Amino acid sequence: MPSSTPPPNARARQKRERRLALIEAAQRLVGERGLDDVTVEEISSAAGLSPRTFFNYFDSKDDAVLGIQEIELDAEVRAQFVAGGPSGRLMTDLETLVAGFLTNADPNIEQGERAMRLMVSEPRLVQRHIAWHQRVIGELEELLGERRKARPSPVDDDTIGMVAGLLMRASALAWARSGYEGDAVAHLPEAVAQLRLLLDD
Amino acid sequence: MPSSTPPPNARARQKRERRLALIEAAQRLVGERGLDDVTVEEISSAAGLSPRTFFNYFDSKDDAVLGIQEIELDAEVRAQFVAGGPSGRLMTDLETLVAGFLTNADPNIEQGERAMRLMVSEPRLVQRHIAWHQRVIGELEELLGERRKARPSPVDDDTIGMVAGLLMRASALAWARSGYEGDAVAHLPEAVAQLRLLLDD
DNA sequence: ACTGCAACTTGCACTCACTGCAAGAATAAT
DNA sequence: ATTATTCTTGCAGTGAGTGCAAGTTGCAGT
Repeated sequence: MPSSTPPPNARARQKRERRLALIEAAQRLVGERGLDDVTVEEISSAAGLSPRTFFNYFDSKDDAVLGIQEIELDAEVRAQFVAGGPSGRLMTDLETLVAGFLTNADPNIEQGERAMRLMVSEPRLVQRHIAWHQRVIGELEELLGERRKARPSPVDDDTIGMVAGLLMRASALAWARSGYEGDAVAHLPEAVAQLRLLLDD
Repeated sequence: MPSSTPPPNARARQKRERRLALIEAAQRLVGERGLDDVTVEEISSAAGLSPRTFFNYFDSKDDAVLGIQEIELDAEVRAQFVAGGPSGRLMTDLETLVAGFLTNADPNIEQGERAMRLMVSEPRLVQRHIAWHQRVIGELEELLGERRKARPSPVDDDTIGMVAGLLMRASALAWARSGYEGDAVAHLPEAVAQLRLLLDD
């Protein structure tokens, strides 16, 4: 996995280290004192950086606590989905795609777990987490437009996007309920099963 | 309907008028200039109020643009759901409950429509809108706990809550796609149908 | 090693959202 | 009429987030 391989480039390595240091400091301080009683100044100085630099790494304080970053979908998974695959059944392929997003989502599983825990005590973080899903769904909806050419569907993009977002969050919650066994993607099938169960009540 | 009945109380009437004036001003200015180029000071002075008073009415600028308010569920609908009804099938009853929320959601349909339109140009508002759904879902999850006693379900509260949120948003989007015919609740069955269609692909 | 280049950090000054508080005005209750 | 309540507002403050320009540091080509 690419996350355990430190980049040979000195610049990139430092960037990565500083990023992790900021997340670590943010999570620790917020865990101790609460989201509103920790300033960006404190977080950045705990990480040995200036407040101004903090905002070169994250758009907001909340983003740092969650360790939010841009995630890029695996090119192969992407191409396959656009072509109408891999199975040809939309719901199944959507599951594959969501799995693709989830695996690339979090390079550091410990920080991901701490982020999930902090969401329990700080509801604002949940909202930010969901908002971040929105960005992913934005990319997904582009793919849907392309896939439509290969394999049209009577379901509109909005619904598909919302279901994808629901599955991401449901997987994360199932992961938390399990006591953080394995990673979030391992609980995706469970999330799908729950959804089907409800719909077929 | 209670929304068209102005309260006899002078205080309450003024409160209502000022609230609507703030939403109206916020929506107009943001529509003209964009969310980040309008200040709270401008909105409140356009409504003839002080900036400080603005924050007595709304928690944030975004909330004013969306016209967000507390919504209370009809007591009868609530009691029926908790008792395990009205149909006894969870998904069906959930639909009834969501309909109950949607009908009480927006006292002013024109402002609701303008809010939906502004969400297209201002993605941040979408996030806030979804965040507001979260609060409703919070109340819903309390009801689920009680309903469980009368009628247990193998589906966990989180999934049910997320589906309820999805249905609210999907209804709103279907309403928008229809060119704002009727109200949002009229498009709830369509939203459910789309969801089922996807799951049964 | 020298040099020019690009990326990164930082300080500075600034805007503005949002809050607590306390005083004053308007309204309701008695 | 007077007392109590509720609402508005000004004031002073905190802190998030941004643009800019100057400095610093690693990188590439020669």
